[in-house]
Amino acid sequence: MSGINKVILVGHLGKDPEVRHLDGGVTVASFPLATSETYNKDGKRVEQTEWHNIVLWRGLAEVASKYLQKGKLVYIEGKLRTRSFEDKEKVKKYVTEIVAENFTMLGRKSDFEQSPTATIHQAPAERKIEDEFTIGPSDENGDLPF
Amino acid sequence: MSGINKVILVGHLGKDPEVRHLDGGVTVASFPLATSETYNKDGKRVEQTEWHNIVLWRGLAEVASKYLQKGKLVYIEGKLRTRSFEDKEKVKKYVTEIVAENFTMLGRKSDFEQSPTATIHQAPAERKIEDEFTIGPSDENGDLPF
Amino acid sequence: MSGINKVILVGHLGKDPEVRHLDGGVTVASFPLATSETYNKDGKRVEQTEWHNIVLWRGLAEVASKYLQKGKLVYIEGKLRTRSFEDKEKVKKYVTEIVAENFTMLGRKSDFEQSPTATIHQAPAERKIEDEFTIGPSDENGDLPF
Amino acid sequence: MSGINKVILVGHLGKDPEVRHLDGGVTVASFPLATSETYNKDGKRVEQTEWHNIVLWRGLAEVASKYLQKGKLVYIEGKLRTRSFEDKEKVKKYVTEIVAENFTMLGRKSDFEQSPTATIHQAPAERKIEDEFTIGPSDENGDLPF
DNA sequence: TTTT
DNA sequence: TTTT
Repeated sequence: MSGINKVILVGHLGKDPEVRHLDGGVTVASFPLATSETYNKDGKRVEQTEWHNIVLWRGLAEVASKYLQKGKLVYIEGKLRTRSFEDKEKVKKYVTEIVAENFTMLGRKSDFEQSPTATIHQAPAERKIEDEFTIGPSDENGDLPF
Repeated sequence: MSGINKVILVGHLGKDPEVRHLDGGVTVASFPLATSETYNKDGKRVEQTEWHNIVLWRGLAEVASKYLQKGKLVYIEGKLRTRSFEDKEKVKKYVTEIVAENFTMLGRKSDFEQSPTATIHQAPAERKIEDEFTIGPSDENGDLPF
Repeated sequence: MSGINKVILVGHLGKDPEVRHLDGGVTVASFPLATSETYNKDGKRVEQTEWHNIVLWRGLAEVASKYLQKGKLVYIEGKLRTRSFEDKEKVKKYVTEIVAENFTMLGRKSDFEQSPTATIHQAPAERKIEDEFTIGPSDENGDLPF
Repeated sequence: MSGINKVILVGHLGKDPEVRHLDGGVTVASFPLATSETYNKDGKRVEQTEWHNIVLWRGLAEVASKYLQKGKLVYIEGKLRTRSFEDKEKVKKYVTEIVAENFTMLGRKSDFEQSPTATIHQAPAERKIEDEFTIGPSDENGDLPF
């Protein structure tokens, strides 16, 4: 039976999206997203920031690379995926990413003046499971995509 | 400004919850949760399973250890948290976990015969950010909690 | 700027889906869904059930009518939509519905023996806003679809 | 068995929160929230706005009345509840509301300068089901709270 | 009108 | 390591 694997984030991009074109012409974009939480500790206001690795595929990657930039506030919906790779020293490592399924730009209108205002969805024909595509450090130079 | 960091999962426990009592009497429970996705690839039905590291604190940990077992179907709501630790060889590693905020047991009644049927929430006074508590491999014996 | 309008439900169908074919060949299905919450009141276990009006369009309606029946446990994701209509006495009324965007069958396998096990999504080309289609009492016979 | 009844909204307040104090000193706040969706229809950009009736109880109502105003952008999490009431003519009517469980203010920092930046949760002891409290038109003057 |  |  099927399960549910859903992530909902609202946060700011830590960097501009990094776009890559895989063999076969598939586009992948990725960027770090920060979600901050503020709480009181001994009467003081403390902020804790969590960083998330966001990955977008194909059309969604192209829209993201066009409209999202470092610092923008964005709503992202996607699913968790943990994948393994070998680093430069051939050590097996794991990274957990959020594979985006759709996103919506939030924040001041001026931030997105030439941009679409709708929620951007993963295009339909593109909704396959992406695991055949091995992106990441092991393919290229051992650096994390984030 | 605050962000949103929310995870929603429906899946089966891969193992019984593992319960630990930290110094100071704080209870932590953890277990792996599988969410399966089925899709068609070249006309064949393929199943892909994603494994998630679930962590529960205090009262929620105690309820989980009492009512959840390997194989059970459960709805879990929580937030993502990536933490670092050093493995036995002093190599810095990262693990992404879902810190549960509430859960609901799903599935056949017989699966939960002596159990409560309500959604179990993290008790209020317990809703602090848990980062002061360094659980995990480096503290104790080098094993991942998962 | 765009907003977010998302509903996540896990519950049981109160009736079999009711299927209608609109002019133009568009299929619409609808059914009531019950979500139950259990809580303690003065030491007694009390159950409170909320009923939701679920609406599905086109391909999603067809899949639902094929695989969902009264009593089944289902995960539904969709959006809220409130629409007005006139009842038999020409009184303007409002009804709030959940327009489903995808669903996943949960529960025992035997419940879904000949059914697909994947999450069912609204097909892509079908992802338009449905407000041109005025279904409901005023069109036909004054009965609520629920 | 318990179900799930969850709503996630990001939108703008249509009015300032309206605060009421029930007998017994319980505070209730309510306001309309707009979520907009933009889509293409025959090559033209069309915006469709959905209005939601938000209700907040006790401490959450008090925080909302203090920090939220007409026009602000807010993330709201809650559950659906449909209740009936009699209007001035003693006609039974239904209204579906979102009972907020927590909210987070989004948007420009200047919008919330003297405000907390954390997600505001329904305080724990307050997490009861609210159906003993009959708020709404029938109690007072026949007007919808929205 | 569901389910436990 | 789950489940169907």
